[in-house]
Amino acid sequence: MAEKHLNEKDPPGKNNFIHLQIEKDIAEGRNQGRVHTRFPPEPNGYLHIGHAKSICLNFGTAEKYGGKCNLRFDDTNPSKEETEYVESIQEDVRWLGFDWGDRLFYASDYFDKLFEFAIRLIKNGKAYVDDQDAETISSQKGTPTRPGFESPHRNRSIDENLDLFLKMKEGAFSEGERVLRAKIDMASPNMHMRDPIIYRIMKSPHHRTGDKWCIYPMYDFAHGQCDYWEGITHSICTLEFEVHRPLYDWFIDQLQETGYRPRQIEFARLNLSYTVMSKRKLMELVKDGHVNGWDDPRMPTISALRRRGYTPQAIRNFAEKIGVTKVDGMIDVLLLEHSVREHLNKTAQRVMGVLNPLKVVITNYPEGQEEEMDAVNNPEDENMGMRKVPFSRELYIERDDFMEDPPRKFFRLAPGREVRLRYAYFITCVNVVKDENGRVTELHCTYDPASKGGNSPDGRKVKATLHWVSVKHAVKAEVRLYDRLFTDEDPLGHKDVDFKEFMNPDSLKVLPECYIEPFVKGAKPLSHFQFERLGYFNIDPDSTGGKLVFNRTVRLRDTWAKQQKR
RNA sequence: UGUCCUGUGGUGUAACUGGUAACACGUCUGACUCUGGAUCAGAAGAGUCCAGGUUCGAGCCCUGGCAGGACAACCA
Repeated sequence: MAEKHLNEKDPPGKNNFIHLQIEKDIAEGRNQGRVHTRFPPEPNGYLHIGHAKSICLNFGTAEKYGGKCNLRFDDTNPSKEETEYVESIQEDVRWLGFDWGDRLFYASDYFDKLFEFAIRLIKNGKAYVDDQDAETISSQKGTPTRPGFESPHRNRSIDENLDLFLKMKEGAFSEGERVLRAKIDMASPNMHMRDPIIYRIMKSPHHRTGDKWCIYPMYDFAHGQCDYWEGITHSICTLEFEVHRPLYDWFIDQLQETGYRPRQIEFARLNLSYTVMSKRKLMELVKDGHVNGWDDPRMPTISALRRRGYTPQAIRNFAEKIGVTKVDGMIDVLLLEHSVREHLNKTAQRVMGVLNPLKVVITNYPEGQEEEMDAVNNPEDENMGMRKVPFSRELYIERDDFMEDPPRKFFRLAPGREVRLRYAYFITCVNVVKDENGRVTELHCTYDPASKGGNSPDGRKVKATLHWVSVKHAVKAEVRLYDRLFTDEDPLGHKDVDFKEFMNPDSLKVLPECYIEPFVKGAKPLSHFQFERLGYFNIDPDSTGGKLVFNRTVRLRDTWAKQQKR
């Protein structure tokens, strides 16, 4: 029964279609059964959650089959690429928990080889220099439904081509004056096979090769060749490169000398509801100041998710859950949020914090008295132990936890009602103090000394347990609440409306005066906490010695809020 | 008037050489609880884009449609 599966560790259905293909390749002894993948970002922006899917797929696949995965920067366009991005990308991949060992490469490492290969193509009559400008070339290319026609320079002699190409390299021409094209088929039904441009003149300095080159290979002329030279067996990329595959294979045909041959496999990129996932659009949000940088916690970039309080584990679990297919769908952000909650629930230190403080005075609690209450650090993990929480006569509770005139299903504090203060005492609201506008400013309550720790010896039950912070001991903090950046599920899905029209004006709410229990003092930036009953929060790097800043990663599930909505 | 790809509950994924649709998220009940969290138990929700065909039997195979997406950057 189980031997029907190549990999018995996995139940049927656990494998995605790429793994199925790989297992077939291994079974057939293709490439000596090796599995070698690569993650090939262009260093022209920050990585986002969609890249995380690809990173997990590429590195995860290599891990699964005992193979390797290279990190390779696809830096063939010096006008867009920068070292800043090279660094952030490495940081993000490492943070996600993957390791490329000593296999860090750049397409620019291969510029010499690529140039030699181009020369070889020219000598074989498979490439030629075209003198026409971009517009002319494009007009000759035809359309997807109509064939193109040949350039007048298509059949010049090999010697002339060699001479011109060398001159291109030496800088004899200006940008756009000449290009090198592969000589394939101007009538091909596949646009990419209609004599694609493989080298163009660009006089911008390259972030790694400086001004050594003034001609640069195009993506199609670099990618597959780099794969080949690195011994990549499975070149996994997104669906839009599907139509490029015949060209990928054409170049490999020119290169292949042994039985070894890389294979390109395409999968659907990640689309997340209520977010945009294009580097260009994200760049626009950053450049136009709609967000505060690439790592603004509302962004879908990996650096933003990190700052927001997501964990690598949560992101990897998410990538596992969404699977890998060729169906171009849209994943609900709720699944991403579920993934963090799931992980943080198991790992986050619990703490009490009050976001919208309402002062409570325990009128029968001795003035000046203080106690330390025992609190559990994480009910999901006993090993995390206990802590002490200071209690005193004056406390803050959440303003939302009190209603003067509560509806039927509201179990929290109300005049005359008794509730529990978590890990502390039962209290009963006896008096509501208001200002001249009728706004509640303070609550007077009494406590039951016998209920210390949170239970009454007479077995009396209360419906609600509230979180609280002692006024005297509280740490004041700024808390930043985030909501989705867009109000529309598919901001890019409207033809005549710019996606920025759907930006959520309430995506960031800053609460300058929140009170957290003293336990958080001295915690390091990015530390994760659960503020009980509220959600998961982490310390923002904006925090200074004197001022703590928290980000809300995600709320807790809240069935009360859900009921209210109905 | 092209080429290529894709169509399974609301969403995502699964169903091995055809064997009678499974899992997760979400939704809704209920139990439990010192977090209206977590946990546990349960429910609703698709008959697999459509139409034919092959077969004892089709989500899987065949034929023909339909729908959606990608491709016309000297971007990747």
